[in-house]
Amino acid sequence: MCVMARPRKPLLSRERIVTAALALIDEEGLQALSTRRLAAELGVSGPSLYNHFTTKDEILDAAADMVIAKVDVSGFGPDGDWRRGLLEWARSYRAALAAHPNFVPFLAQGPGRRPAGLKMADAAFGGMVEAGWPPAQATKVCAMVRYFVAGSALGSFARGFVDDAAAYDPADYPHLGQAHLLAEHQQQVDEGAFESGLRALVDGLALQYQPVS
Amino acid sequence: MCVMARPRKPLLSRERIVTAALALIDEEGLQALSTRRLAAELGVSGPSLYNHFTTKDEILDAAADMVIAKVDVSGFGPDGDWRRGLLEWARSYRAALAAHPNFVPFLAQGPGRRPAGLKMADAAFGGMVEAGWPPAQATKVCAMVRYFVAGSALGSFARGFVDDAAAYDPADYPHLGQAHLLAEHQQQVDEGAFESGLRALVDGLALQYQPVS
DNA sequence: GCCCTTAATTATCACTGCTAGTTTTTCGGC
DNA sequence: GCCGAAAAACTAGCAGTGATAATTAAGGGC
Repeated sequence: MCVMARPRKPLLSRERIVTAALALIDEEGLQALSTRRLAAELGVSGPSLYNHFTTKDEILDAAADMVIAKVDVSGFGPDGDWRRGLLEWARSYRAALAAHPNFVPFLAQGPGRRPAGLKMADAAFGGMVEAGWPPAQATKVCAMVRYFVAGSALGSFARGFVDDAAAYDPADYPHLGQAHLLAEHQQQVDEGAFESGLRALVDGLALQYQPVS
Repeated sequence: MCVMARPRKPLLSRERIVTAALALIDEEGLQALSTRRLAAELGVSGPSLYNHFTTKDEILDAAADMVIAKVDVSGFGPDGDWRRGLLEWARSYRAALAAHPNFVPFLAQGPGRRPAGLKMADAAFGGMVEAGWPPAQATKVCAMVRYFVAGSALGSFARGFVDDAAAYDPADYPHLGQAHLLAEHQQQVDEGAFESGLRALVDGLALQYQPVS
């Protein structure tokens, strides 16, 4: 009878699946992304996804690569200005992750074999080496930028504190009297902390800079 | 018959549950922690846990508090040496998280209402304020330390790259020729990056320091 | 026209967090 | 000492999870 078999035009494509997955993660969180839920969002029944991806993780990997592909590494120009390269990379990197905060715990697990992640690492590491940083130091600098960016995007510092004055008994926490206000200024606090932390990091690195060539 | 009802001595306690949960997370990862699995590890059947905790998340919260309670904030002494306080806090904080890497994605989500987390925040923030940092700046400094520590503990930078030379085609990634060696030097790279990043951060912050009193 | 591949389906498996209801033991109040 | 309440274990079960198997129909290559 009218049993649904292969349709005239494919209902799904890798791209459609990945886009929908990212949207679902953004709107309802990582844990809301189940294969059935995602399939329903695409007007399709659960296991159909497995015709396009062999695993749910493969969908997440593809979505992660899409996010990382947006990071701009053009700041590492041929002029060898590593400070500018680092600053622009870090800001763009953070912006890309912060656009999908619910996805950061997954994104922060490293590039693995994802091409966009590797391309970004290649550009940043290469830019630092060409600016005169010894490779071992350049590796560490890339690592610390990732630490800082991932940490800042992973979870809002400000939203880590509950918005409830009663939670901060002055007898227990004498200095947290204003902590319940943090949530209101979440963006200011988090972006301000990132920006001045990044500047401090780069300023401090300048003191360690001993070019090799 | 011999149906198992309330035993002479309680088989479980909040502490036993939390300890076992943390051990299971350490050994097999966050996703291996299911209520049934944890219960089995404790020689008990699934729902028994709910006599001691109302939710799985509550177990995780308790485990998180246990981890954070180990962080040493005594570096913020009465002498007002904020650099020493910051350095010692950050190192101890990172050591506490890095001891349970599988648990970091959960730990990094902020203190919430967990007492140990709030106590740590209180000590660090209070220490900075008493050293002369304006409260708004002190907040941001605490935030950036958390970013850096959480990011560095969240996932090894070095292990983010697969240990397989074939994954790094020089045509695609001209500078990653040595990347497959990173995994071997994981600890060196990650700890070295943390330590020199922390020093850079503190050095850079010293340039921003404008005490109020 | 045949046939293999593709892309959808339904049914199902083992597992998840959690609730309900049952049973037995312990403990506090009189 | 007795009695009822609370505590702490159990089994059964629900809705939902990732994933597989088997089925079915459309499409493309020869």
